[in-house]
Amino acid sequence: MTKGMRRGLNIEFRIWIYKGDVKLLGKGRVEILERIKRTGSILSASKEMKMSYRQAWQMVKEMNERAVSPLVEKKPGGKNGGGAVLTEAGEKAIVMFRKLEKRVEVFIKKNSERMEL
Amino acid sequence: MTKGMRRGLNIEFRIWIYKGDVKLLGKGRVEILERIKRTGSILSASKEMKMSYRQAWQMVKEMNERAVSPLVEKKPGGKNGGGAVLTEAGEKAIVMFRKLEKRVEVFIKKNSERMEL
DNA sequence: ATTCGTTATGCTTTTAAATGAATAACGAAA
DNA sequence: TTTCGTTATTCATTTAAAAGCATAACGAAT
Repeated sequence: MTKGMRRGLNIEFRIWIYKGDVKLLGKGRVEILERIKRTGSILSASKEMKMSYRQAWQMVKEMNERAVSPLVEKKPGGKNGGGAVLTEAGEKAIVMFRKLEKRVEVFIKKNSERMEL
Repeated sequence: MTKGMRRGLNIEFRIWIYKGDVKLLGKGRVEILERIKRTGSILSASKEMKMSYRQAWQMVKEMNERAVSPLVEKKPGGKNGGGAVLTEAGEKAIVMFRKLEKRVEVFIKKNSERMEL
């Protein structure tokens, strides 16, 4: 929203990945995945995003339930309180989403130049 | 959400047209425009969409304020209670939005085949 | 066995958005 | 000048989502 803004119109967009008619992934959830990957815990991820742990945890739970195989491996207990790490499926999910998102961004940019209202 | 659904993943998306950092148009607002065009009034449009007249009216007001020139011409009073009609800018807005939306849809479809998780 | 930071979960509270209801203003047509 | 269905606007209510809070469960390391 702040970068590459010139006069005239600009397009924002969002994509969601569905499986049948249940939502698997969106921007917010992918961001959670990315932060879990980097920080090693749902709690840290949620704090970074200023999102309640409650919700982040719920989202992870949902993602895991809905995907064919879990995206996040959660570890309660343990030395420093366990934590959470991405599964291979989780890693793939991020890549897939970001790749498509980037492509769409470029496409839209290309197709919305010299638009005016 | 109900058409063309096969197994595997499918992508949903939404686009918004911004002018600087204020939102001008989204799917919902375009739909209002289309229904105003067809029915001739904000009230009818809102009823069709099961949306409160309050909100539909507010959205039209906002669109008109934010666009360079108004998208809807509103007519209080008059024989059968006036009504509302699209301006030329309003007509153009619909076309522009739907055209881009369609292109993006096709693009995404093409770029999300054989995606899996 | 104790510790410690995380996951896990229920319950209440806040917040934001949409709705609903009520009423005034409008103005062309009859 | 009366009528009628719309636009215009205020205010209270409902609703849904997110946040906040409190507490249990967990389990590797010490």
